[in-house]
Amino acid sequence: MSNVINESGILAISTRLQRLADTLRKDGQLIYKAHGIEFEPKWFPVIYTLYYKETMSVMEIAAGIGYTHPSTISLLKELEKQKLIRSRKDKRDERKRLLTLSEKGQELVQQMLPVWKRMEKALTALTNTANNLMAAIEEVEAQMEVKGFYERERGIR
Amino acid sequence: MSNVINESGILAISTRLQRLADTLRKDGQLIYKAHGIEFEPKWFPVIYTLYYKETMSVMEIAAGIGYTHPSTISLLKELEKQKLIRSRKDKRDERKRLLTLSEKGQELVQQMLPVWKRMEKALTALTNTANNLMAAIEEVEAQMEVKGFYERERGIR
DNA sequence: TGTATTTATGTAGTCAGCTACGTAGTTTTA
DNA sequence: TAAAACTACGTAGCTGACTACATAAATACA
Repeated sequence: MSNVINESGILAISTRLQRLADTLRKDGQLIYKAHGIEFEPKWFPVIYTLYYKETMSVMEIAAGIGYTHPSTISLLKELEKQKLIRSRKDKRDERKRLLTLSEKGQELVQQMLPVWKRMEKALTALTNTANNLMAAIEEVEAQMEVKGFYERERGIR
Repeated sequence: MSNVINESGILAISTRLQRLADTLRKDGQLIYKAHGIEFEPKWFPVIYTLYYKETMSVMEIAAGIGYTHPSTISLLKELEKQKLIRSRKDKRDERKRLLTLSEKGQELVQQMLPVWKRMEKALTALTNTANNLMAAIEEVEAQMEVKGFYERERGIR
């Protein structure tokens, strides 16, 4: 498809990563729609986290999903408008707001579990090539923890 | 770092791809700055393409870098404001606008070539793990050409 | 040759993340 | 125990991509 960029190799890697992420997210959207489920791919991290942890504060969720807290707050707002989650003040620390899945949220998760299984299978089939994408991501993240892109460039000869 | 999301595995892959892309792009920004070069990572695809192809129309560039034409146009606007590229009407087809690197653009590329080499080395070191990230991306893109995420999910049992 | 279609470009508005900054509780410490 | 520092949350506005729609030139065809 695209020519010069693919040939330019690794320098355009962030462009290619983003393109891939976009394509997968959009397909995810279509899949939920095809199953008649009103759900946005971007809600997944929060919903999934609350399903496993039950009750968490805003900052805990943000840390758990690896987003900044403002991004998390805007997701939480949407989810509350959809009545998928509920929030209340923490009695012991009035700064904190505690989030839980609502009844409707719980039901939605039950409805989605089999769909997630199917998506998992499809994604696994798609990405389980000679060089496994998930493994590659994890390896690169580990490498970056050791020494990031910036530091590595600085350190060249 | 983040816990539930990394454990949720492949379902959060688009989130993780995007995060990785973001981190690399931001480090790229810092690297240019550290070299005292006024250059944005997002300009790379256009500049690199024009460096190798000399003269191209808007649509040709868009296709070449794999972006939509509106995205490409807004990049071209920025680059023209920076006086890194020049544009003129195609005499033989008045719909087309032909883009080329300006003197300043040419000079900038010359200045950046050694930096790009260093970045390439750093990125290669970062990503050349057991499962090579660039190779994985290419393999997944190839798999998607055969059958996308959506079609695969639809086709399960 | 005029009309319909296609192609190239442009504009407006959306989206999913971000940073910067501000406020209000909580904890620490002099 | 009051001031300082820290933590949790919130708002505003940016960014870099997108889709949808509009317009004008070129081409095809009746």
